[in-house]
Amino acid sequence: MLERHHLAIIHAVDKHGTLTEAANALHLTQSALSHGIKKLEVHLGAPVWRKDGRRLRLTQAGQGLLNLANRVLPQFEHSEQVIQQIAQGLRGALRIGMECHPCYQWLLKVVSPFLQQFPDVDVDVRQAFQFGGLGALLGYDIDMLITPDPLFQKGLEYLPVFEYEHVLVVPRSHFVAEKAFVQPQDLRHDVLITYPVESSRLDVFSQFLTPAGASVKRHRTIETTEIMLQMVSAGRGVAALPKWLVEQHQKDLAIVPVRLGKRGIFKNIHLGFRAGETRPEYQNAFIEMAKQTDHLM
Amino acid sequence: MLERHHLAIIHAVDKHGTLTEAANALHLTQSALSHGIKKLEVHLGAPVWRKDGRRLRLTQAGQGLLNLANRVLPQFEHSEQVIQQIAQGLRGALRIGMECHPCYQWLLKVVSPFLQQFPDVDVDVRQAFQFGGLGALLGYDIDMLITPDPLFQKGLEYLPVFEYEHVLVVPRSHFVAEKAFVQPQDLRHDVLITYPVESSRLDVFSQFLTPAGASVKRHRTIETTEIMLQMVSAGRGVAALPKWLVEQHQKDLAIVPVRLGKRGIFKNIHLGFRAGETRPEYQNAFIEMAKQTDHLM
DNA sequence: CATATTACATGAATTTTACTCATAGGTTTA
DNA sequence: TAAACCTATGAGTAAAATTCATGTAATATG
Repeated sequence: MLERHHLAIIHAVDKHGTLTEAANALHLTQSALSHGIKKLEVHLGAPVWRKDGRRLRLTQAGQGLLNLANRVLPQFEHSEQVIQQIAQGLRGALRIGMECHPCYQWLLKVVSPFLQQFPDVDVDVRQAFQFGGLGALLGYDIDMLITPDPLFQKGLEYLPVFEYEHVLVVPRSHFVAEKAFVQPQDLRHDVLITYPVESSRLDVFSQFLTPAGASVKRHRTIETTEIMLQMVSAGRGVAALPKWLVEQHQKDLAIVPVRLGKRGIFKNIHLGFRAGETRPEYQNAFIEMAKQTDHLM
Repeated sequence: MLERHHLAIIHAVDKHGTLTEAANALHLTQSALSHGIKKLEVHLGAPVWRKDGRRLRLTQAGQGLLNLANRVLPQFEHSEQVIQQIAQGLRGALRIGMECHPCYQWLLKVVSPFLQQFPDVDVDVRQAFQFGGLGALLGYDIDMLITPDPLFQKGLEYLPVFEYEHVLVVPRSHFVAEKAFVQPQDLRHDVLITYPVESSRLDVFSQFLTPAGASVKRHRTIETTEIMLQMVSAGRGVAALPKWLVEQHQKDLAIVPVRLGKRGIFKNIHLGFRAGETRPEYQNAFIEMAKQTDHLM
């Protein structure tokens, strides 16, 4: 079969003028190239060169092969380079799954320096999964899962990277704004605003209201963090969010963070991976950068 | 080195789904493909596939290779096909050199059916040569020389394909128009029109006037056959041309062909080639078609 | 739920191929 | 006319590709 190797020979002879020099360039003997092309000629049924004095001149068939070589060899080389980069972890795609809405704000702070350091790595963030975050991870739809609630399971491993307090956000005028912490019963006359996910996945319910048998006046959902805070600031309800997120908006909005219960609710953002896999270098770098975001918040 | 063969494997596995089926399609064993790709993976430093159940799924590197395969394999196949056609003489270029002006009219009659029969063969006609027609032939600038005066030489071979009489063309009013043949002295008061080449290459001089020590009133040159005949028709001179060419224009112009000398001058168009070369099929076909043009003239 | 089936991996043996060495036969240059 | 080059080629050898036999794991089957 006509191989890349044959094209490399034809290209080298065209470039260096003689078989002998081409052989040197390819770290082979003149004989090797001569035998190699002879075999190709038998296979093709057409000569590649004709002797002109002591040089070789391409025949029509040979010219065709040289054209092919010029088109195709650079593509081989480029692909090999790209794969080398993939192998070294300098290039690739980092597909990140998110299971926590407010984590998005945190993720942005990790991603932007990461993209600068690894210009050839694509970051792809996904939020909706057919079989849940774990399924996506195990099914190779994503390579990394960002979640505050690690669900330990065979084949997965987690790494905590960022600890924060989950607090209630209230308008500055709210009666709990001055208190050291809020109690479940305090919210009985409030509208609670959350992201649109099942209540079981919301810590305000699972760790605060439900255990105390308390409830709110009304529960409504909003997609985006910014609107949610605007609503709270306007006195239209209260919400539960990471403390650092609230603090970032306190100078612009009339909002106050209040501890949830006497002891507060503390969470940890975890990164989840498939266990026992050799991770590309850039993925390790991402993890390192993620660990260091504490200082930024 | 990453070879076409590797890409063929990756492509076949993508197409057939499993290594085993790909192996069948490639007429190899499953083991051969497995070993082959394993070696490639070591070379690249990156895995091509990852096992998912008992199937193989491409890694990022593998996906890159598949993309390369999809781009590059069709090019290999196309080039191999084209070269096969070149080998079979169905495709190529026929570079024809011309050493005789009126032959062009004859050549057109051969070329047009030839082009129909060999749509993938390019015909390239050249008329001016740095080192003469023979030099062009031996130097591979042309593959075939059309000449009425074969100059036999080592390394060349000729084939006569078309015989014709070289005649004098005179206006219908000329006094020799009625005669059976013209004699050298008859042209003493005439203007002789020829193509612009050395007189030694013109048969009217070398075979008619010069041997008899005769000459014409004036000698002028014209490039194209049609204008030459118009001039003769208008009584502005006489010319020497193939008889069949004159006959083709007799119904439109007031011209008459007259034999040159009692015995006439008979010529033969020859095709010249480099000797001892295996000629492509289409070139042999061209020769056959050239031989059959007698009947068309 | 055990069993048959299907699919890939792997080590060893073998066949095939690629490569080198030595040398011959041309061509060009001094 | 020799010296310097260049390619072609036959024979021997090193290397690679391929097969065979077998292992292991996942999936389908009855």
